Amino acid sequence: MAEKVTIATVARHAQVSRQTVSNVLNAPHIVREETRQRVQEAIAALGYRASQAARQMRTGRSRLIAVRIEPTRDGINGSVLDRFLHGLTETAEAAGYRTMLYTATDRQREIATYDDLLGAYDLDGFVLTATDHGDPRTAWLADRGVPFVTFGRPWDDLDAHCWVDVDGAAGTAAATAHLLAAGHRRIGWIGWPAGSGVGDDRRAGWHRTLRAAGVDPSGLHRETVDGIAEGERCARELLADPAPPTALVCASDSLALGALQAARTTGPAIPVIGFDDTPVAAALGLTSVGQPLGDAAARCVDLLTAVLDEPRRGLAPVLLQPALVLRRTA
Amino acid sequence: MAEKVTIATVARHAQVSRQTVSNVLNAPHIVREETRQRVQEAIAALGYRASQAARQMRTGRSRLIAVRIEPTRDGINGSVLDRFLHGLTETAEAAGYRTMLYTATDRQREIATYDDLLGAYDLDGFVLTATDHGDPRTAWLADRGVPFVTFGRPWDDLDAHCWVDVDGAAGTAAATAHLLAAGHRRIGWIGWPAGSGVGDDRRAGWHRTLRAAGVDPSGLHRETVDGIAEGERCARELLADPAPPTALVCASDSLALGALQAARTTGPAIPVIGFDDTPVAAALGLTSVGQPLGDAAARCVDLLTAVLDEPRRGLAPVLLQPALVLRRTA
DNA sequence: GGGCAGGATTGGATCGTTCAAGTTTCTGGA
DNA sequence: TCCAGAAACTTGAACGATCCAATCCTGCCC
Repeated sequence: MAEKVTIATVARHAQVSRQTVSNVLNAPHIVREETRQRVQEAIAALGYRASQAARQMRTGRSRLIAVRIEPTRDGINGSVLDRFLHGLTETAEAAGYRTMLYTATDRQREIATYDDLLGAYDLDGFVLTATDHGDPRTAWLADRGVPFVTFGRPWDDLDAHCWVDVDGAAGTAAATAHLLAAGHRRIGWIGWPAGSGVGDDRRAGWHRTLRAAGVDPSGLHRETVDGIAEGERCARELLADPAPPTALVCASDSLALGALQAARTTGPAIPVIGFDDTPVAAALGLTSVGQPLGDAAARCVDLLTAVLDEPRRGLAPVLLQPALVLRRTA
Repeated sequence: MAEKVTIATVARHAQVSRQTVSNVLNAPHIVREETRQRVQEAIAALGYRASQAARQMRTGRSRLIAVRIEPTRDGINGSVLDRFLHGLTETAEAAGYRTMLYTATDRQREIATYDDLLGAYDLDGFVLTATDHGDPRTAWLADRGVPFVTFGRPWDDLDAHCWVDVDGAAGTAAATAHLLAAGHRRIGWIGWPAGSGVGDDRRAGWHRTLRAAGVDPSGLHRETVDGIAEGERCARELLADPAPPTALVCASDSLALGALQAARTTGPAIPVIGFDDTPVAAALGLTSVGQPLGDAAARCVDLLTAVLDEPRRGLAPVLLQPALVLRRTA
C-alpha cells in the first residue's frame, strides 16, 4: 500500500519547498517556468491531489455548493428538477465546484439545514429552487451574508438578490400567439390559484396576448391546484360552456394532460398546450413550452461563482426565454 | 460578527478541556453524566458545530458518499434515478452522511473522477447504479479497497461485492401470471437485446412463467433498444402475426407506451404491462411493475454504512421484490 | 568588484479536530 | 488510614494545506 501523497512528498520529489508547490497550484505566475514544469511533472508522476479538507481548514472555503432535492410530488414535474440538477452538477464541476444534496420537509427545517451545512461543511454557497412570495430562506441567507442564487425570481423585490429565471409569461404568450395564428379566438386558460409568483406570471402571458388580439378573456379560464384529475375537471367545466374555448393553454403538463383527456371524451379534439416540456409531454405528443433548464443551471453556477470570487459586486439577474415545442396537440 | 465557535470555545465555556468536549461528541459513555450535560448545554448555547474539515483531516473520514447523476436520456426512465436519489439523500442524512453528486460521460472518465473525489475529498464510499457485465468500475474500486455498494447485481459473480437489487424476473413473472389469470394464453414479450443483465433477468420472468403454464413462448417475443418508437414497431410486428399475442409484457414503460399505441391503431385494445411505474405510466393508466426505489436506496445506505463501520465483514446482498401496479391497461 | 533591487524560495505558525499518553480524582477493600 | 486500580479529565502532538515574514539568488548598474 503506497503511503499518502502530500504536498511535502511532491516538494521532495521535485526538490523544491512546500510553498513552491503551493504556488504552482495557486499562483503559477510567480513561479519560474522551469520550476513550475518540474513540479507539475512530480504532481503527475505521484498522482498528487490537494486535500480539500486541509485547504478548507486554512482558507475557509470548501468549493462545495448545495442544492435541495425535492420529493417527486406528482412525478411529472419531478423531471424538471432532475434536469436542472444534472446541468448544475455538470457546470459546477467545470468550474471546480462540487454539488452536495440535502433534503428538507419544510422551510424552517431547511433553514436549520443551512446552519448545519454552513457550520459543519463550510459550504460556499446555495442554489435555491421554488422560491415564492416572502420566502424566509432568502432573508435568512442574506442576513448572514451567505452567497446564494435562486432559480426563480424574488417576486416581491426583483433587486433583492441574485437570480436566474425563465420568462414564463413569454412562454404562455408564445403558446397563445401560436393558437391565434392558427385561427383560434376563444383560447382558454387552466392555471393555478392566484398568489403564486410562477402561476400569476404564466397566466399573465396568456391574458395579455389574448387582450392584445382583441379577445375578452373573461369566462375563459379556470384555476386549480396542480394535477391531472384537476386539469380534466377544469377542462370539462370550460367545455360545457355554451360558447366553449376552441383551444387551451395550461400552466403545467399535468393540467394539460387532464385537459387533453377531457377534450377527447367530450367531443372533437381541440388543441392543448402544456408547460415544462416534460417526458410525459414528449411521450404523448403534447405541445408544450420548454424551459432551457441546462442553460438556467449553467447561469446559476456562473452567477454563484462570480459572487464567490467578488463578494461585493451586485450582479445582474438573468431572465431566459422559453421555447414552444410543437407536437401533435397544437 | 460573532467569531467562530470552535471546540476550544465550548471547552472554555463549560470549563473543561477540548478533549472532554470531543469525548462528549464521540464517546459519551466515558464522560460523567454531570459533565456531559454541562458540555451539551454549552454546545447548544453557543451553537457549536464540529468542523467537518478538521475532523476529516484527523480521522481521514469525510462522512460523504458520492452518486453519479446521469443525463436524462429519453426522459421517461430518468425519473427512476431521480426517485432513487431522493431516497438515498434522505436515508444518508438520517445516518449522518451527506450525498455528493458527480457526472461522467463514460466509464473511464468515471474512474478518473473516483480518483479525484477520493484524493481531494476523502470520500467514504460510492453508490453505483446501472452496473453491467464486466463493469470496470467495480473492479477498480474493489482493487483499492474503496467501500461501495451497487444498485444492481454484479451479473458475473453474485458474491463479487455488496449489492442491492430488485428482482426483475419476479416482476415480469407477476405481470405474466396476472395476464394468465385473466384468461390470456398467448402473452407476448417486448424487451431488450440479450446480453444486458437487467434485460435478460426481466425476460426470464416472463419466459419461465409462460412455460410453467404450458405455453410455448417461441415467436411471441421481440428484442430492441429502448424507446417508444421501437416499442411500437415491435408490437406491430407481433400483432401482424397470423396467431398474434392477446396481451403484452414489456421490459420498460417506454416500450409499453409504444406497444399501447400500436395496439390502439391496429385493432381492438389488448392488455399491456410496462416496467418501472414511471410518472408517464401513472399519467396514462398504464399497468406497470413498480420498483421499491425508496427502500432500495435506504438499503444501499444501510449496507454502505455497515461496511464503513466494519470494513472486514462480507455483507449479505439484498434482493427486493417489485409490485405490480394495476391500472386501466391490464 | 561591490552593492542593490527585485523576485524566487524557505521555515515556522496556524486552521480545528482527534489520538496517545499523562495526571488527577474517585472508589472500595484491607 | 492507606493504597491499588479504575474512572475522569487534561495536555502535547499531529493531520496537510496556506499565510506570513525572513532569507537567498540573480542580474544589473555604477
